Formats: sequence, C-alpha cells, structure tokens
Amino acid sequence: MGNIIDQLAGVSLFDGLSPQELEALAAIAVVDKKGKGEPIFAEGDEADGLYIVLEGRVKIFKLSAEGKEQILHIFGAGEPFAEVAVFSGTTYPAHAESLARSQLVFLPKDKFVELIRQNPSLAMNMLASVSRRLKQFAAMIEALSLQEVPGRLANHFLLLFDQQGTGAIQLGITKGQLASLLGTIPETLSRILSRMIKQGLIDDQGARINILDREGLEELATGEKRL
Amino acid sequence: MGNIIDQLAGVSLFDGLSPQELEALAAIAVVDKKGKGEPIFAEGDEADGLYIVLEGRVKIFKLSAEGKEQILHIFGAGEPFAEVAVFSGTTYPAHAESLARSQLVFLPKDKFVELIRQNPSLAMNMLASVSRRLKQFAAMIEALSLQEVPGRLANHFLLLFDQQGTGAIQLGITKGQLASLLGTIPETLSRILSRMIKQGLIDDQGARINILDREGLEELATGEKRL
DNA sequence: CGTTCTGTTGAATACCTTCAATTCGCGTGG
DNA sequence: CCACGCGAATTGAAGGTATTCAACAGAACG
Repeated sequence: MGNIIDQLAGVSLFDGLSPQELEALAAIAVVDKKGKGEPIFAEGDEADGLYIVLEGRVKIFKLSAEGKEQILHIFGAGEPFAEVAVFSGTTYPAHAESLARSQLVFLPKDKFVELIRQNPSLAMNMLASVSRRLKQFAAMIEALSLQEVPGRLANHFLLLFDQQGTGAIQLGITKGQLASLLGTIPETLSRILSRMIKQGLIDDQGARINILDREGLEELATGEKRL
Repeated sequence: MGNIIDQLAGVSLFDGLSPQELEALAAIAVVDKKGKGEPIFAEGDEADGLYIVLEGRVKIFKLSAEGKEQILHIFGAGEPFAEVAVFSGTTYPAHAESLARSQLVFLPKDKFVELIRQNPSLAMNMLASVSRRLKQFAAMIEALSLQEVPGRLANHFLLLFDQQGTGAIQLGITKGQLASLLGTIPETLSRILSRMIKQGLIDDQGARINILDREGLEELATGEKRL
C-alpha cells in the first residue's frame, strides 16, 4: 500500500529518508487499530518494537499499587512512542492505552534496528527524538519536586498558550487526565482552578480555558507569587 | 597520549569500537579537571558537547527559585553525561557540578556527531545509553508522584542492595545529597531513617547502612505497609 | 429520560516542610 | 595530641499543602 508510505513520510522521525528507505520501513510496518480505552501494552510486557501514532491519541502512564495513575506523556498523530523498548531492556517500562479511536503503526524491534544501522540519518533522528523526551522528563521531575500544583498548572497553561498561540487554550484532554499529567488528583486540580478564576487569572469553560492574566500565571510558575 | 585512548576504551559507551575509531575519538577529546564543588556548566549555558567522567563524581541537578535542589543523577567513572546537549537543543537543561576532584573528557558536539554518523555501533551505543537514562527518569517520575518518601527511600536501599550485593550498603553520597536525590530535604530523610531504625528495618552507621529486614523494605516500597 | 462518567465542593486527615535549636563528626591548626 | 570550629545531621514544634472520603451537581450518552 502506497498509503502507508505516504503516512510514514509525514512522520518527522523519518525526515530526510529516501523513498527507498521509506519503502523499507513500510515493508516492516504493521498497522494496528485500537478503540477508545483499549490497552496497547502493559508495563512489563515483552517489548517487541515501537509504535507510531498515525491517528488518534495515546497515553503512556505508570500505575501505583493503589491504582493511582501518573501520565508520563500523551502522544498524538505523527509521534513515535516506546522507542526505549527497542534500545534498552526487553519489557515495556510503562502502560500504553488508546484515548480515542486510533490508528497505529508497529515497527518490530529487530528489523527496525537493522534499518537504523544502515541509516545514519534515521539514527540521528532517533537520538534527537529520545533526547527531546529526556529533556521533557527532566522538566517533569523538576516540576514534581520543586513546584507545587498551582505552579505546575500555570506552567502547563503557559506551554499550551505558546503552542497554540492564543489565549483561548484547548486542553485537549479531560481535567482528570490533566490532573494525572500534573501529578495530582481531580479534586485538587478543581480547587486550584477555582482559585485561579477567583483571582482573575483564567476563565474556565470546560475543555477551553481563557488566559486572562499571563503575567500572573508567570509569577505563579516562577514561585514569585502564590494563590 | 595513548593514555586517553586506553581510558576511553574502558568506557562502555565505546564498546565495540575499533582502535582506529578510538583514536579518532581521542583526537577530538579534551581532558578537563575539576575540583570538589566546582561547577562544570549551568542550566541554560551554551551546550557545546558532552562529557565523560574518567575519575571522580559529578552531580546533575535542577534548582528552584528558592534555591532548593533536585538531583537528577550522580555519575561516576566511565559514565557519559549531557548527551542530550548533542542531539536536542542548544543549551544544557540542568546544572552540573563536580562532587570530588574529578577528571573529565569533553567531546565537542560537531565533531562527535560526525563520528556517530560514520559509526553505526557508536550510534547504537548512544541510543542504548540515552534510552536507559529515559527509563531511569520514568522511574523517578513514578516515585515522586506515586510514592511517599519512605517508599522512595526503601526503593533506593533495595537498589543499592542489589547493586552492591551486600546488606552493608555504602551510600556513596552525603545524606543531604540523598535527600535531594529522593526529592525531599535532610530533615525529612533523617526522621524517616530513625523510624526505619526503630522498626528494625535498617541500622544507620553514617555513610554505611545495614539492611536488617529486606522483606520489610520491600513491603514499604510496594506500599503494602507503612512506617 | 435515565444512567454513567466527569467534575465540583466540604470536612477531616496525613504527610511533608519550615524554622529553630542542638548535637555530632571531622579536618585543621595550635 | 588535643581543642577548636564548621558543616552535616538530628530533633522538636508549628504550619501549610495536598489527599482522602463523601456527597452532590452536571454533562454526555445511549
């Protein structure tokens, strides 16, 4: 199917690959569809390869003994995940679940490693991708350890603001998921949102948040001020 | 200096490289010595390359606005750090400081990237290294978000137990540094240690800790029990 | 129109941090 | 060799932030 090749060509991880190389990729690719809420793999599962999201959304998360979840990442179209599985260890280090009707590409470990070996550009792209991920995780550790929930939330809003270029932010996920992404629980998030509203920092319209006072959020994020 | 080549040959990141390749590495390597407490780079500094610890210890850490520090990693002999700088972004994402009299090798970004391009094995080794790091960070996020300090500490002890293969653990760092690594402060660590002692889980001899009840620590780490 | 999932709010509690005061350990200099 | 001094570690009391548990409101969905 030329279709798969076209879709792979749009994945930034594969930027700079020749048509032949893309074809080699497509040759080993397996398309997989998942419904909303359907698990993709569980932590500890045998790791046979990595995935790329063609369509939909996927969450990567850890679970505590008591069932609390910490979302590590939410991936959308064009993003690869579980690359770690290919290069380190034999099992997946976290859970993956589809958040919507999704279309995925699975690339088997062994064959993919061969392609990387033969392909310096692909290797560099992989390194860039994993390194970016590492930086994001470092920022997450910093946030969890050195900031309180209001600061983390303010940070998140500012990030979305910059990404979306508008004061009318789309969360893109439920508030419960946002709480889990920030390392807290829905109740706490709800309380902090209402405090932010009371102070005129934001306006809450459900899945859309309006940034009313960017300055104020920045002061929260840097710890200069508190709610 | 053949000396440098020998030392680089002992670095696992360079496993599988031919003598010529090692020589090419040595040709671009710059040796650097740092004293105890001396900064190596600061977060936000222009990132020109990566480092390898030949001797000594280096801590990588984030700082909060109020000056609290979160240690991300402590590296010893043979370990590379700041690889991220080479592949993603132009500035270092955290601070680095020497914890002892250290000898470092600096590898300039541009030249090192060239070597990777020409060297699939080196690329694979780099990918494995960064991926391992990513897994460690994921575990750290999990710990910070889903475990309380006693659980994190128990986990850390169990890790050292397995690494060192003996119940007489050497911390290798000060308790203050351990606190920062676990995302807490010395006072809290101290209190929890004394509770662990009271319950007969461990015995505290300063820089050495004796594991008296591995089972009990595991129950703490999994959340089955609390202090 | 009812059922279910998501989100909100309140009260009580738990955990960790902050601040302050000692104590301990150890290297340095007398 | 001992005494001093300084940083590291410990301990206590008070306070703050986030979680837990429970009840309820609201939105989404069939």
